[in-house]
Amino acid sequence: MPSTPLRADARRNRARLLDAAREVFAEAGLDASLEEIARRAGVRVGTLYHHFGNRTALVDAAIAPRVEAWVERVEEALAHPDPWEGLVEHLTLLAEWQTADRGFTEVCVRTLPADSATERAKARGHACYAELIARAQAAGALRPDVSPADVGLLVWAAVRATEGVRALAPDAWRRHLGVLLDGLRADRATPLPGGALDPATVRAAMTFP
Amino acid sequence: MPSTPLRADARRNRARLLDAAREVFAEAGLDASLEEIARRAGVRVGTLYHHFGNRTALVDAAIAPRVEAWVERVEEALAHPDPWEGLVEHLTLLAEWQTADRGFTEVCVRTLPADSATERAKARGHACYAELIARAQAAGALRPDVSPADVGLLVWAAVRATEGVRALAPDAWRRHLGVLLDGLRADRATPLPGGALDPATVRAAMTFP
DNA sequence: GCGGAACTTGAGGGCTACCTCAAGTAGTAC
DNA sequence: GTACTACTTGAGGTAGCCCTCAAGTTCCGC
Repeated sequence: MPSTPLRADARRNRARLLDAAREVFAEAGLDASLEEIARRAGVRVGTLYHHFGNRTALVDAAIAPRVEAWVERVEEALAHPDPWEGLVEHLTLLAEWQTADRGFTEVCVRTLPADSATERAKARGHACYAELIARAQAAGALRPDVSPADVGLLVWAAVRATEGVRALAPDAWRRHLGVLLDGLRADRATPLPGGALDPATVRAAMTFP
Repeated sequence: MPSTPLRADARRNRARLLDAAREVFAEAGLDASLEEIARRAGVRVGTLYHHFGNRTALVDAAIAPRVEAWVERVEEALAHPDPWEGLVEHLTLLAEWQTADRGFTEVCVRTLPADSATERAKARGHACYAELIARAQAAGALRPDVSPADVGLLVWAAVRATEGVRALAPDAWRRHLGVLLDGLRADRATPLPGGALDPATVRAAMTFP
């Protein structure tokens, strides 16, 4: 894990490793083979470890920018004039991104070390996202008995569920999201059992290796 | 894979292997380590292979009875006087079982060889289950624009989504199922994008190794 | 209580993955 | 153009998994 300005070849290899990592994580998730990433970057695995030290560091470096891009989108969603529309558009975007990138999908429900760039970005995003939910509830559009974690997990579930049929029915997730959104509207709600999932529970449950 | 009447010790070991397999598959899914299963049965892995030949045969022998039990329950659900109530109770049961048994969960969305006991049971169950769905739709309770596969995947998704928080919030799946069921009710459903998932698509997408 | 078949074992070959490190290679600063 | 050293490599140790098979052990019918 060098810190002084990198040599030209090293800089090139580092960039290639990050590109390969993003590709492979997107296809195979965060537990994908590091050997495969090195292979795709045209480099030996020793080089990968020279740059990143361990899997977690590589995941963080590869995924953080993606999470940061997501944070920007949550912020934009908050600016939408209609609270319900803003929420729906954002959840759809989230599902779209998750469909296209398994690494991103997994990072949404797993926790990296607290001092990682990814987790710092997520913390910012979560604050906005909670506001997005609260705003839709305050407007009377979103049922009041769900937490941000509930909604997030539901979207994640719709994506996961349709993963298997993706090759044959690439837009199946849109249907499932449609059913969910109907279930989330305040004007159709029947009372839910138990209490809403709180962030602490969710966080405690989802820590990376 | 012997066929003549088994010797006493062999019968005992076979039973132990099946018990261990059910336990391990329930905890870790159908890709669990066969070495671990042999270990837990107090037997070497060679014995496991002597009895079952390969992983698929063991999965089939271990899981088929569970699927057959499920089929009985679908048949019972069809006898429920209220189509919607019958469906809801059955989906709840299905989710309960999936929560308790990861092997069962996976066998719901993966396909074993067509001549396996498991697949033969599933075929019977699916026929009843499709009728259960159709009946609820005919009664005007279930939205007409979802297929049996859609509903099955949605339930599966609710279970999967809450897997991570199970230790801390064991009943989280009930809330998610609640949201789904609200989304599945026919009254005030908003139209879904795309067409319903058909069984052929789902089957083609989900074939075991 | 013995012979032979049924069963189990232990060892092992092949694979993939993780991660390490001494030794060699090649940018870069001068 | 040389010398320094950051960087890369190749080889390798560990570990887990899959599955096979010859040799040894245990049951069971007679």
